[in-house]
Amino acid sequence: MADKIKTRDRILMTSLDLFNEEGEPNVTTVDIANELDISPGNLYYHFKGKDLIISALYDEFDHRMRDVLQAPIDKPLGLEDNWYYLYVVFEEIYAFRFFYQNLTDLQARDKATEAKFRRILDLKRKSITAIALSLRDADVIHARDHEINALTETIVLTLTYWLTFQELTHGEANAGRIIHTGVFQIMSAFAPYFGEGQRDFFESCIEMLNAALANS
Amino acid sequence: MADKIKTRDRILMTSLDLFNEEGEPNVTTVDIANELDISPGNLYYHFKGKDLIISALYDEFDHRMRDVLQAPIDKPLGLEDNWYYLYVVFEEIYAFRFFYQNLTDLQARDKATEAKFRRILDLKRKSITAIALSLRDADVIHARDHEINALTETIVLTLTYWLTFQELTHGEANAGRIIHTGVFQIMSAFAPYFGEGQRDFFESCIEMLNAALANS
DNA sequence: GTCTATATAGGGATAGAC
DNA sequence: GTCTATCCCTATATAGAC
Repeated sequence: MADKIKTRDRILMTSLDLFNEEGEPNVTTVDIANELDISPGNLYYHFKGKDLIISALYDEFDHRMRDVLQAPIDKPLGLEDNWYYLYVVFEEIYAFRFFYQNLTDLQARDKATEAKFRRILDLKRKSITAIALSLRDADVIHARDHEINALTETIVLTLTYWLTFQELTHGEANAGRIIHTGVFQIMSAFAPYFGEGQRDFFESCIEMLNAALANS
Repeated sequence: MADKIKTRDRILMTSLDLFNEEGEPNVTTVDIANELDISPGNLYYHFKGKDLIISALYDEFDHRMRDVLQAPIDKPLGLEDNWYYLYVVFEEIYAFRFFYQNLTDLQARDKATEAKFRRILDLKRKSITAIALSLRDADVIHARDHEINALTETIVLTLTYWLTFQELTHGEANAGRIIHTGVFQIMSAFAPYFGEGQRDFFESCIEMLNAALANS
């Protein structure tokens, strides 16, 4: 009574997999139907078109991502938790990476999605700024406001394009490893703002992350 | 005797314009022919298909970009020239921005282009590293090797995605302004490594750039 | 080199039976 | 809800005359 997944949801799951693996432009509605062993007609019974599948998937992403991004805005995280938090963000992006690989094009096709994604980007900025400010409040980093603004922009750019950029540079690769290097890259952007007295904290964070990677 | 541009070149120029403005996936061979007031058959006489147009355009980009990126590797630039140099790189990217907006997809379609673009990315890394090292040699910045590596990666990411990211965030916008903020963003990544004694130099560079923008 | 006319294929989408 | 059959459109590509 629990293993009966509705066809509608199976379509969404399978589409997501195919989009992520083959790239959205290279996946047709017939491909999706074939992969599911259902007829194209059946697929169109559930979704009136491919773009409706895409926008349903985007809505799911949007909902989950908003939840994640809201967390450090509502309540500061523990100091070390900030780094783990970046993993969570990257993992959400990875789960819907097809979207990030065709951002410009997918947005041009759907104005509603475009507006929603801009809100996500704004939320990313607020979220990262909140983290930076909490690190400053805790005297972990020393940075003026305009430095925090520039840092935030760099980090949002990294969050948005790191995974795509790595696949571009190195081809298909281990997801855990790409995400790990992304977190490391973002930590490196913070690094020059760490006070001398905080170097130890920084080094211990690096060790912690490397240990976590070894267990993955 | 000088104003007779060959049809082949007119096709390339017009295709580039259309791709940049409408996005490559939204431009058909017929669109290109219409814009040129020639027949689709004529177009196919010069290029056996749309992907051959794309790859001819890519080759032109590749050639120009390699020239630009090679410069600071062969011979260090003057200190202030480093910032102007970033404008030049951004302007080359802007001229072929359609390519950067669909990187993942265009690469998946053409393995030859994929390999070439990876070489461009490598060259970008070498070029930026050379600049960072020359700034360090001149005692303008203080950074250890691993810091320079991370900084380089951030800057290459910024060079690659800044224009796309800005259009995503703000929609169509003044090219000069987007490029200017990109250069500024990259300078901000260098900023925390500037020694205290170099703050004045940094500030004067900012002023210089702002003055240059005002005249554009 | 350039045109007109046309062929082909593939993906998106619907009708109607079961 | 699901299937089969089919239609339609659009983009790519070619043939052959001029």
